[in-house]
Order: sequence, then C-alpha cells, then structure tokens
Amino acid sequence: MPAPARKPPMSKESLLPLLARHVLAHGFGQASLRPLAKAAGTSDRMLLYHFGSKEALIADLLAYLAALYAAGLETALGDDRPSTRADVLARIIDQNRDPAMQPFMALWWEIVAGAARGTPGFAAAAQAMMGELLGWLEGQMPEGDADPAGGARYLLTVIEGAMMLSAIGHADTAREGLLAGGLAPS
Amino acid sequence: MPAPARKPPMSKESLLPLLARHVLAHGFGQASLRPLAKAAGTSDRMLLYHFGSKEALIADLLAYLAALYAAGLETALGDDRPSTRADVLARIIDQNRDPAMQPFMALWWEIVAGAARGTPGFAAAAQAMMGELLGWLEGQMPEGDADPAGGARYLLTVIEGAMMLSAIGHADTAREGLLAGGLAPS
DNA sequence: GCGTATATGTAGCGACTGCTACACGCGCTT
DNA sequence: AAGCGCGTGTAGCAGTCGCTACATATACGC
Repeated sequence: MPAPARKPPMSKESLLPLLARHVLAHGFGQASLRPLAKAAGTSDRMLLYHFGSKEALIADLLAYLAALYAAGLETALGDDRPSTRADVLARIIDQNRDPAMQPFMALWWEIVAGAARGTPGFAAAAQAMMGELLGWLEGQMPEGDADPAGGARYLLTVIEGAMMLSAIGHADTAREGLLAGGLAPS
Repeated sequence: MPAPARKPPMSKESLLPLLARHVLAHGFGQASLRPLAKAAGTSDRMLLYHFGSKEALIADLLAYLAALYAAGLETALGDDRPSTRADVLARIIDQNRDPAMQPFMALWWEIVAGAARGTPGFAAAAQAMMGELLGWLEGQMPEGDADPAGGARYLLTVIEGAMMLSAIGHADTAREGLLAGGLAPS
C-alpha cells in the first residue's frame, strides 16, 4: 500500500519560489494574499503565519528576487571577455531582449516605480540588483580599457536607458541612439 | 444679499487638473475612485458619470498628463541653444533634478511599469511623452552637430538611464557614468 | 404651466482587502 | 499517559473596491 502522500514541510524558503513565479507573471500590483496563496498551494492564513505580514512578505520576496537576479547574471556570464565596450553593451542588450527576460523586466519597472515613490524595501532591492549588474559589467570590461570602473557605469546608464525605451515601445529610438553614440558592436 | 454661491459647472476638463494633482501626489497605485473624487471635490458617482468608467478616467488622465508634460517642456525651453551635446544633457538633467519635478518623475516610473506590463493606455502615454522629449531634444542639438537626429536619440537614452539610476538612489553611479562617457558639460 | 433631458445626491450591491479568533490534530517531552 | 506547542483549516471581521438603482433638483423647449 502506497505511502499516504507525505506533505513536505512548508517554510519561507519553499514558498518564495512559488510566490516569485506569481509576481513575475502578474506583477506586484495584483499581488494580494489570496491569489498569492493560491499560487503557492496554500492559504492567506498560512502566508501571514510564515511571513508575519504582507509587508514583510513583500520585503522577503524582493530580497529573493534580487538574489535570483544575481544568480541569473552568474550563469549568463560567458567565459570570453568582449573586446570593446560596444560588445559588452550588445551582449547584455541581447540577453535582455530574450523573451524569457520579459516577465523580469516588467517586474523590474514596478520595482523602480516603488523605489521612486519610497515604498519600503523597493529601493533597497533595486539598488541591490543594479549593484550586481554594475559589478558584472566591471568584470566584463575589455582588457585594455582605460577606465573600467567609469566605463561600466557609463554602460549601465546607457543600458538602462535603452531598456526603458524598449519597455515603452521605443526600441527603435534606443537602437538608433546607441548607433549615434558610437556604441554599435564591431 | 449675496449671490447664493453659484456652483460652476463640472466637466472632464475642469476635473482633470484636480485629478492630476492627486495622482501626482499619491500615484496611480492609490488612485481609487473615492479618494480621487474627494480630491476633486465631488463623489465617485460623478466621476463615473463624467468619464464612464475608471479605465476611461485613467486613459483621459494619462492623455492630460502627457499634454501637461508637453506644455511644461515648452516653457522650460531656453532661448539660447547649447553649444555641445554635453550641455544639452546637463540642462535637462538639471531640470529633472528640480524638486518640483519629483512627483512627475515618480509618476513617470509608474507609467513605464504600466506600459511594460501592457496596461491599456500606459504605453501610448509613455510614447507620447518620450516623443515630445525627443522632439525637444532635436531642437536643442548644437548648431553644427553632425547628426542631430541620432544625437538626440543618444542623449534621450542616456538621460533616461541616468534618471532611472537617480530614482533608485544611484545618482552617483549615473554621474560617474556620464563623466566616463565623455558627457560632462564644458 | 408642463414635460423632458441633464446633472447630482443617497444608498447600497457583491466582491475583494489584510488580518484575526478559534478549534483541532499531531509530535514531542516528561 | 498527560500536557504542551507547533502547524494548519475554517470562519469571519471591518474596511475598501468599482459600479449601479433610485430619487430628485434644476433648466430649458413648447
């Protein structure tokens, strides 16, 4: 006779991936406890039991998403180092154009909006993610670059501008802008 | 005896400025009908009477905000044309740093987030505003610029990247990036 | 004066919000 | 075996959501 379907223990750690999946699909704006709980296969009652409050849940979720983003950057890092700043730029632009990244991008702008409005935890998460990206960019800068730290910051600025324009449907503008800025890949 | 306090007629046009004031202060996320109505000195009942539905109200409000932004750009335009791209950049960065712009910037990122998630009307409003800014930038490009159209797009990309980094508290990163990108004002 | 269209107030609907009180079953210690 | 604490299910709270039914007040054409 089969074992009676052991239910695995529930914890923040086991819930966070499921919660992240839901907010990636539907955004923070629609993230109320009952839908979140349903997506995680539990009840609003249990979410509050484990996280204490919705605000704490969101804070934990933001931290988890930031860690997820950092992990994603690690695996996306190729072994070969690009030879020009424009190549670094092209690499990350291509990566962000990947349809698999789209839910993350949509969520990203919600995080930026929350940070701009001062919603607790959002600015910290946004800063963490941009810090990760900046660090990754510094490591990606070409060997002979005269100013890798400054160059990484410059590229970060350009990248995020291009991402924003793409998000609102002005990808063409961004592409033409990068071209005119001398940032077309070799 | 004094006239019995004529109440002026209510219309979309008279309501929109008051509604805009409220969303600028509190954001779209908190924009539910009753608070909006209170800010406009009326009732949710009347907002729906005049706009038809909340979705239509938001659409009208976005269009109004886009027009407001365009009008603001007109008046911000100085008569003197800058002599370098970096000066154009510095001018608009300074303008956006103005504390008076902060509510607008906070709202802007909400509009971007809505556009990225496909919320109806948000992408159109975002595109309209960026189109206005792009046109303004083209008119501001230095006299002898080799590629004013491309240069304006390049500057737009850089500007928005810098604005985003500032919004999340990484203004220093943006400043250092612009410096390294050769975009420090002369 | 009369009827009608427009504008507004009152009251409420059902659904959803974050959160909580209460009960219950299970595994642990003593 | 008794008691106790942890995890969980059920039910519900007060408040807010967008929206609507209904009554009414006012202004204008005839």
